[in-house]
Amino acid sequence: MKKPPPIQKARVTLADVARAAGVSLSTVSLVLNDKPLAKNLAAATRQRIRNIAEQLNYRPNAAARSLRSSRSQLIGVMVFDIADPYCTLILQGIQETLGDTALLPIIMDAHNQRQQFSRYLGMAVEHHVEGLIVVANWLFVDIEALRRFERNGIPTAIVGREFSSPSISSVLVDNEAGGRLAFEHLYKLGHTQIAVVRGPQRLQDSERRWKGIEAAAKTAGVKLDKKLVLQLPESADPVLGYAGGYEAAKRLIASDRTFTGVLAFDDLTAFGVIRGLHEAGLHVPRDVSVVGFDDIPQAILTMPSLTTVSQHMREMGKTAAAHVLESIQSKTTGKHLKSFILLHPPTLIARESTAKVHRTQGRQR
Amino acid sequence: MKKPPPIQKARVTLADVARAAGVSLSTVSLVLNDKPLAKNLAAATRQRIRNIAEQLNYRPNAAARSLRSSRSQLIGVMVFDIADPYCTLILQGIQETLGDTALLPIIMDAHNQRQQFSRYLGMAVEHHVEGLIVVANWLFVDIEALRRFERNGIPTAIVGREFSSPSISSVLVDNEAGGRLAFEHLYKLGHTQIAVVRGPQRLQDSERRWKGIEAAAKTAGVKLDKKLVLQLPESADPVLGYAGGYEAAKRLIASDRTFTGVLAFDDLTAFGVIRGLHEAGLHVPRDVSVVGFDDIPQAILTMPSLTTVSQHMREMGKTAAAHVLESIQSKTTGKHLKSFILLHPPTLIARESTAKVHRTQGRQR
DNA sequence: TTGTATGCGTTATCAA
DNA sequence: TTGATAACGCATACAA
Repeated sequence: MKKPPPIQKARVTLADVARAAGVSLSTVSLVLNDKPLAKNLAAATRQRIRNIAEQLNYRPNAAARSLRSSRSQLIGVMVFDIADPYCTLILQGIQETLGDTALLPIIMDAHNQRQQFSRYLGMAVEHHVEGLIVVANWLFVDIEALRRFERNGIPTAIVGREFSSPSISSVLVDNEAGGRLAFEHLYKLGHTQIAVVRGPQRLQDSERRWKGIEAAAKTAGVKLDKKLVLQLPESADPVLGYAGGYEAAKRLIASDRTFTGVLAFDDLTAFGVIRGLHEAGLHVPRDVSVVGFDDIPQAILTMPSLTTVSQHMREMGKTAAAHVLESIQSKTTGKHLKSFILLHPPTLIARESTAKVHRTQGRQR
Repeated sequence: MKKPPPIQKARVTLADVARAAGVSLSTVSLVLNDKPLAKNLAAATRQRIRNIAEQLNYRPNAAARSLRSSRSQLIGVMVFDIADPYCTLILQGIQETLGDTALLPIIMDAHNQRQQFSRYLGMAVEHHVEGLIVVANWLFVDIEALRRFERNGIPTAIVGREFSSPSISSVLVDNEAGGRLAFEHLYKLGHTQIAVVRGPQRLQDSERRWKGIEAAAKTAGVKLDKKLVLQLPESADPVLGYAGGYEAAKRLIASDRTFTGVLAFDDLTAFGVIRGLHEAGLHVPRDVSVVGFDDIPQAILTMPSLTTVSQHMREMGKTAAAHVLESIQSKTTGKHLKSFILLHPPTLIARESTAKVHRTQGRQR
């Protein structure tokens, strides 16, 4: 008794192409991979093989290729929250660089949970990703798990956080410069009574930005009123910055101090601050100027549009991806790339939420 | 002359574990995969094998597994634009469902380009994804490419677009119901002079929402003024809805018609409309009420916060993922799932951008 | 210039 | 109850 024929025609393989072309398996492999050895073949044969492969709709099996050549053509991209615009801009930068490579980026959303981070990292290992990019400003980075990667010699870059390691590179904004830019912008507009809403303590970013603000204030000879320096609550959720900013504004208003400008930790915080001020009858920027940080896409969509310090996320993504790409390629050529920490220079983007201070402002309230 | 020892210890394999445990390769495989046959082994042996695997930090090689078992543990997720909040919410829903599976979602950003779409789809085929989810409301879906998937029998679901096929399921919002909800909301607030900013013609969504609005207007006995019905320009970029809404507001104001409410195609359009009105000295919602569509996260962050029709994107993502998941599992059990088109019921979320019409409103301008 | 043979790490079948 | 062994599809060293 014979077996029935297969209902569904199985996937076409190299062997199928070879048979159809009347050549051997290895010849087809040579041609389709553009190996130097293929040069020796008659041009006509090469073309014929290509045509047949096309006609049969042949697709190499990535698993087989990966197994044999130990090149998975996969590159892991871990983000702390896929819904965060900060992340998605970096992602776009990464994809732009990886766009015309044969590398397929595997985007994994850790959702700010350590457990998910480790779980996905494990999966990335199983799939033998050739490189890893971690977008991690809010994320609790699982150092131990990353060390495993390091041991495996998988090129890795981190965006948004400094991570000192001989083999892992970091790309992040120069937070201190950003803090300075933000302060100087307000100062140039005549503001001296400036409130600051700092970020959560555990974020490296927070301390650095504050350092920049302090330094710039000192240079300008402005004394920052401690009562006007608040801090967002600790939280693993970036979106809570909005609520935090709102609360901060309420507290600032409740204090007996006068202020004409606010430096917010990030854009979301700034939006919260603006709403809080607005509800108290204070108009932005007429009564109070507000500066954000990041330049997320909606900074341009709100009313007023937001003056902010741009991190150029897309560029940072491109840089990180390019580095990982190079490292992967350098594995073939043999030379070793050194890891680095790159501080990306920020830019101040002046929009509608800041304005010149006027004489009556800040006197009474 | 002996070869030097390998600098880097190679990846630990099943064979390594077997050797260390003093059992055969297949025994280890049985145990680690929890196969029924493993039940026959002494519990102690099983535990010992597990411990050793753990100790050696053994990770199965996904490529080898995929090659042998033709199960890649990969599921492709194609989105039209990773930076679009509409997408990211759906993604979160998908991940929520896939979260505790062994399936690794491969997120691919087509960036609204047909070419990228096809390219990524090809890569997905090469990597033998077990299922595919396409998030596609703006995207030009490459029908032909999807047909290939269909032929390969890979379970597929589309979110945000209707796609009739015997084997591909669709999950999308009930646009017509949404249009009705939006109109009825304004009508209940006393508005009868209502402007409509329709979406690009080529989007299915646009026509359906308009149908819903028309139907609801008819039921209410309201005649919609054709001069107050505008349309966004054709475009492949959702973010341009903002500019489009802004222009639309200008044109509405330039017309000689009076209106007290605007139904915008989506939230971004609504934001643009609000800005346009604002610049013309019209206050939202005091002078004009504006309704959006989608309920993207920033709808709650703006001033005024946006009244909108919620699509419940997260839920739709969960539904689509669950369906693909079931289809994949049903391949093992043998039974075949029927494809379906699911219209998700929308909800109206009333916020600050709409208010009751008052007597003096809409009379003069 | 083209073909043959081997092995990558698994899973699964069969034999013991 | 456990152990050999044969594929899976591809790349490549080597043979012809």
